[in-house]
Amino acid sequence: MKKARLPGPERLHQQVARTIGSAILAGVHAPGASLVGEVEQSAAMGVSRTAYREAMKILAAKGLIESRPKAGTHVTPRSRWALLDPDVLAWTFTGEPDAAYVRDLFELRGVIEPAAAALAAERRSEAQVEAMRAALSVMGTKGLATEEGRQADNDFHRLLLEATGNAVVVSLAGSVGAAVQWTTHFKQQKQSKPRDPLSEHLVLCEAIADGDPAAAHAAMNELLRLAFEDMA
Amino acid sequence: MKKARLPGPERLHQQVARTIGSAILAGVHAPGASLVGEVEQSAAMGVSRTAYREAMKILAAKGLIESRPKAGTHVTPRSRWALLDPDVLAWTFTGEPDAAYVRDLFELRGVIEPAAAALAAERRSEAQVEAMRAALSVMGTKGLATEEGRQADNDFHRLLLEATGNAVVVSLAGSVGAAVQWTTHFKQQKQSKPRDPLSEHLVLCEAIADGDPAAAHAAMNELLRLAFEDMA
DNA sequence: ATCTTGTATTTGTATGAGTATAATTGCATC
DNA sequence: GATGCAATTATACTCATACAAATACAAGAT
Repeated sequence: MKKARLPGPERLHQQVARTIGSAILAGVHAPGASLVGEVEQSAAMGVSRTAYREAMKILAAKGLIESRPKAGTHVTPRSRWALLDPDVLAWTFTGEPDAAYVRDLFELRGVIEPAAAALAAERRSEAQVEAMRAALSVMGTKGLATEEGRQADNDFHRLLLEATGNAVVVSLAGSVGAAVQWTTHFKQQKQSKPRDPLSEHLVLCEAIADGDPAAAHAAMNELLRLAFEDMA
Repeated sequence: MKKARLPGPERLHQQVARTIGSAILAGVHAPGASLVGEVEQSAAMGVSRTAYREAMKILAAKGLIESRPKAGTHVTPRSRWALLDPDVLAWTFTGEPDAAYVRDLFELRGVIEPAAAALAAERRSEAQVEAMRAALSVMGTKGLATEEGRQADNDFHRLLLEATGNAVVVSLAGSVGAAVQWTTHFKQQKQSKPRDPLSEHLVLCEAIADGDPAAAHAAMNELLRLAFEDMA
């Protein structure tokens, strides 16, 4: 078996970016707040200016901060933050995720994914339909309790997105899906009734196989509604 | 009046990031391609290793590349790229934008913005309705030929998004809108018939004022359809 | 064959010096 | 008194160099 190839330990500049990024997202540093003074800030964290500055570049690239000579470094208004960036999402969920934010996320998912299902119904190839059916088959036999089953679930959704033929939708829905998984991961501890979501998936898959956009749209809506019910 | 506060000249690490980022998006460096050798690469561009590394951190933050000791720096598969990041968008449109990409972008816009209009119809406050009407009033009197008129147009769309009360949608639709403006900016040179889009805007605005989500959805769809027709 | 161990290569971190930018201040002018 | 202009100065930016850490790869042992 091939080695797992997991990325090694977090680099120092990544640690710094995560620490400060999390603080910003948690509201410790509100928009407009000042992080002036590279030397002091880096010294306070016990890291070199190099590592600190590289962390700042990461945060700036994600729109969280802005730096200018003489003016210093400041937290940007929330509207500029890349809220769907994978790292930003992870940092958001290191603290208590804002309830309003989670609601917004599910709302967006409710817009994107049904539309994606409709697109997939229009454009999917036969090979893609077969691959999706195969994934559901695995999901059915193994169940969601096993790692293999969950992998098959992921595969199904990834295949569906790829079938849209829209690279932007793939990128976006991927982020949203990851975000939703973060949220469910939190709530999953309290959850004790593993209702089997296979039937909704089958309905959705067949709607896409039939090339019926409206049915696919409705089926995905239903799937999301049931998933949301399971959480609440 | 407050000073314009335009960001000064591009910093060196930003220049490097833009150069290499554009090259990646243009396909010069395909996914999997190797940018191994910080010292050689930075020397080849005539910049210090510091500036080069900070540029790499920016590109990595946007998902374009990945670095590991000994393995080197490589371009990541396209599915990981933050295609809706403002900088990535700008870099995309420095070269000839891929036709398929533009199509995907408009498709996504056609999904997001009508949904946003529907949400706005449900949640807008009276003050927001007034502000939107005021913007359309300015847009009507000044026309889209003037800077003031275009600013009012932007204000209207921004107000609409804010009225959704969904921070994620605001962030996302903002990116998509910016992207679409990039594309139109290109084609605007050939365009000689400045059809006045005011009437569609008024219909949309009143649907939102009435609190009618379905009507708002339809009105936005119509607005986008007409805008698209103007381009083609 | 499989595992361990070493080694070389590449990125990561640290430090100190010097440069460039722009907010601020003070001054002159209207 | 307000406005425009020049000097000041705080801050981030760039550079050069040295060293540390990680890890892919190969050689050797089991």
